[in-house]
Amino acid sequence: MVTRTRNKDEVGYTRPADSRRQQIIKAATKLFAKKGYLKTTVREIARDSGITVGTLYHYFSSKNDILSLIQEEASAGIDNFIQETEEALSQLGPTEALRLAIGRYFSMANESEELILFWYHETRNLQPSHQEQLLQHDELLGEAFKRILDAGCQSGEFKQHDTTLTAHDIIVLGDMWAFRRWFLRKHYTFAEYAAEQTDLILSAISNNRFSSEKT
Amino acid sequence: MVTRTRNKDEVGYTRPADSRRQQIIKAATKLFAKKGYLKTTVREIARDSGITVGTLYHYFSSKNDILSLIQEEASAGIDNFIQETEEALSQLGPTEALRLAIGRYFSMANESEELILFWYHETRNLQPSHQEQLLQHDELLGEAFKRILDAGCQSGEFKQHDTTLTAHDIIVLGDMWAFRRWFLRKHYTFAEYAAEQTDLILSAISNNRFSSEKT
Amino acid sequence: MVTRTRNKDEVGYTRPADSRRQQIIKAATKLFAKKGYLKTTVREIARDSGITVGTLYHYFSSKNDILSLIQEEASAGIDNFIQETEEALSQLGPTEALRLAIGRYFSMANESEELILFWYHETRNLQPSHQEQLLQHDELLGEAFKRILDAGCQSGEFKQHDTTLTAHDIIVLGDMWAFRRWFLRKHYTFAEYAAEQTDLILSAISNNRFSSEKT
Amino acid sequence: MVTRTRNKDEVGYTRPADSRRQQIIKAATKLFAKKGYLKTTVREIARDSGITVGTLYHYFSSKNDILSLIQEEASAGIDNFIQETEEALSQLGPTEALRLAIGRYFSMANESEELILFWYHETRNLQPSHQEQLLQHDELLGEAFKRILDAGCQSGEFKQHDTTLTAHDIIVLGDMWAFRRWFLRKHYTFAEYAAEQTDLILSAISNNRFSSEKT
DNA sequence: AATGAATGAGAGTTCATTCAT
DNA sequence: TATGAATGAACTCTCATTCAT
Repeated sequence: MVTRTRNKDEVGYTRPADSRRQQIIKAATKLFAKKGYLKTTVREIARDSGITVGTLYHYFSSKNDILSLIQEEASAGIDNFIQETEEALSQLGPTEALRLAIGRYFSMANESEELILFWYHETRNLQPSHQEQLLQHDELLGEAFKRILDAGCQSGEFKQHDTTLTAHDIIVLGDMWAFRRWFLRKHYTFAEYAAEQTDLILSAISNNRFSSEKT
Repeated sequence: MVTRTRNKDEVGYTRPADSRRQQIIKAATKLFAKKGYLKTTVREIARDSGITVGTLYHYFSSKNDILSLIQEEASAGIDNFIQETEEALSQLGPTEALRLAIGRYFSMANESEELILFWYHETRNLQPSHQEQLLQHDELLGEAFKRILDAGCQSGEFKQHDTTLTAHDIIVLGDMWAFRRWFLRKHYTFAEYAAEQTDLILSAISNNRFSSEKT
Repeated sequence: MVTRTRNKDEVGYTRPADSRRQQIIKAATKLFAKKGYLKTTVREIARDSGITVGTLYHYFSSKNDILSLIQEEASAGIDNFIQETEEALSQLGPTEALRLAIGRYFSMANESEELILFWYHETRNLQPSHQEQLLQHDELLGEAFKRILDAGCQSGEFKQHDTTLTAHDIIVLGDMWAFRRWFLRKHYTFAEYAAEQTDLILSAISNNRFSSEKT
Repeated sequence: MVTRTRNKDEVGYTRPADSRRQQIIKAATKLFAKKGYLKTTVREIARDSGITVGTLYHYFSSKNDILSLIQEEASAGIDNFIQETEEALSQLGPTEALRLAIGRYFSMANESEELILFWYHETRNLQPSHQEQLLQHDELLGEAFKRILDAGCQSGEFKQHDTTLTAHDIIVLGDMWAFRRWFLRKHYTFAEYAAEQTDLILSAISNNRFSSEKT
């Protein structure tokens, strides 16, 4: 087999350092989600990453640094989510847009359960500046939902209500799938859960006159 | 104010040992809520309780023991809440009963914010048996809300829907006041928050035909 | 029933303080023998004595003080043993005297196993002055055996040999019943053990010519 | 003297980790023998090993672990002793074999006084499984002596007697050099002690008829 | 005499971080 | 780059002793 070193400018190239970092981040995220940041030792992260402690410290300057990077990726993930979602929404009416946005967010919560739990458990252990950053991105997410809701209010599909609050409710009900899994998975599949909650949310904000007129 | 030493048989007498334990519990709860269980040292708990480490260990056999007791009090608090609430509900119709129950639970979340945060952050650090106990009491709470919702469904005031899920949604939206305070308090007083959420919940589950007929 | 306070000078009178001390000593000796001096806590001694820690400190000034008293009683016990034994020996020939002395010492070792173990395990924890005292009494015991052996050598019943060493051998073989009990009790009753060892010792030092002449 | 770094494959190479462990074991054995296991602190062991506490815990998982390793080495030492001694004995008659075996065991007791004291003082602090192991090896040692004694009984050089007991007596008289050194060294050199005890033992078990015939 | 809550020094142990190889 | 032995501060917990009641 011929192996050759990819050129840095080639497409698909990832610097070895980056892949190592990803490898560490992945192991750390799993461990932090399972045992918590403080109970996870650097040795464990190194072991699960297939490297030694010394090597780990070539890629991260401290244990907290790993946490910060997870936070940055999570924040970036939220940004991504917002952007991609807004693109997907452009052609839809408010109700369908909201259904889609909720569906997407809930799916993300389902797939990135570890990140949600991380959010709820480890924010405390981040440095204040990183804490704030995370909160800001969460607000951005809220604002994204709010925009959809406001559009619906304006169009008359949704009744007038406090869209800021509803936006955050939606996020929390998505997160709830992760942090109440011990209970929810006894009763629902993810699809059932998402469907039920979506209906409930729409039921709460839909303008009945409008919808009855439509019906 | 006149203070005097109460006689042991008098009503309201608490054994000194119990008051010491309460004093420690109180300091510990505050610290755990603020810094987390693992980052709180036994010395800090002792200092904030106004005693020394050695004394603390007269009243608790380990740091985890303190956590367990907090959990037990929290569980007992939930039980109390359920019982008292159900008593208060006996004469009310479903809608009013639900309004009252939500109002009471949200108030509790507001007042016992520390316990809610404790719940969301420190469950992990409890021994498995205590973890389970806490989850069980949370399920009981869910069932209590479910009973009200089911009554409303039967009476026709609420539309048919998944009451189990709604019950847990209510709880989570109450807890949310505690764990999203960084955001919510920028926009709402507690009263506003409680009112808005209550309306939203009722809006989601109220039977419109019924309510419009009523109007 | 008529109770009256005994006069201090009456026979059989023990001051209450003394009986308390004996009660503590007894519990402590048992605990020290079982768990060792360092692993035994003052609380345990108090509990097993049926009193509280505070009370214990009325009778002993420190934990080590208890140990010292046990040592003093042990030393006194040895003295007693020596004196009583020498009295019992006055009319006997060397061989019979030795048999009797060995029998008595081994019996004491059997009955006061705890003290023997105490000797072997806890001497280290005594204050130097008490350590020395214990060693001195052990030397006295050796000298007592030596006197019997010397008498036998002089009479010709025992062959010439190093009686100092033999004396200590006898003591050690007695103690051995206590400190090797895990093994010995699988094979011997105390009576068997004592008989076998006595024969072996006599066999080692008896003057054969003499004994064969005698036979 | 020329010192050079040995190659890993060379004979006599010891891994650095092993030498560190040995270094710690050596310091710990000395301290345990001098002050006892419980009074010796991990910090002291580290200091006397020329390392810090943290480093010590790289090589041993707990203080008790050090004790266990000492026990294992002691047990292995006994095994070695037995094997080497039996090899050395193959060509000798019972009396000479016994003399040799006693001489070797007493020498070991003299050189490894610390281990003997360890045996008599610290067995209690070993985990039950390690305790048993130590006792078992001690029984093996007893059986080794018993085999020599039995051979002598069969050949007629030794008189019929309880060889199991004598075997353990020999061991105890060897150990005695260690645990009664406070007394014995005032009167004897090791050589004198070994010679006197050997004669005494042989005197106790030799078959006089046989030996007189021989003479 | 009797109590037992209070003390605080010191124990064993952990672990993020460093650095010579 | 990669290693993993070394560090030492900080943790939880213990317990002989004191002393106000």
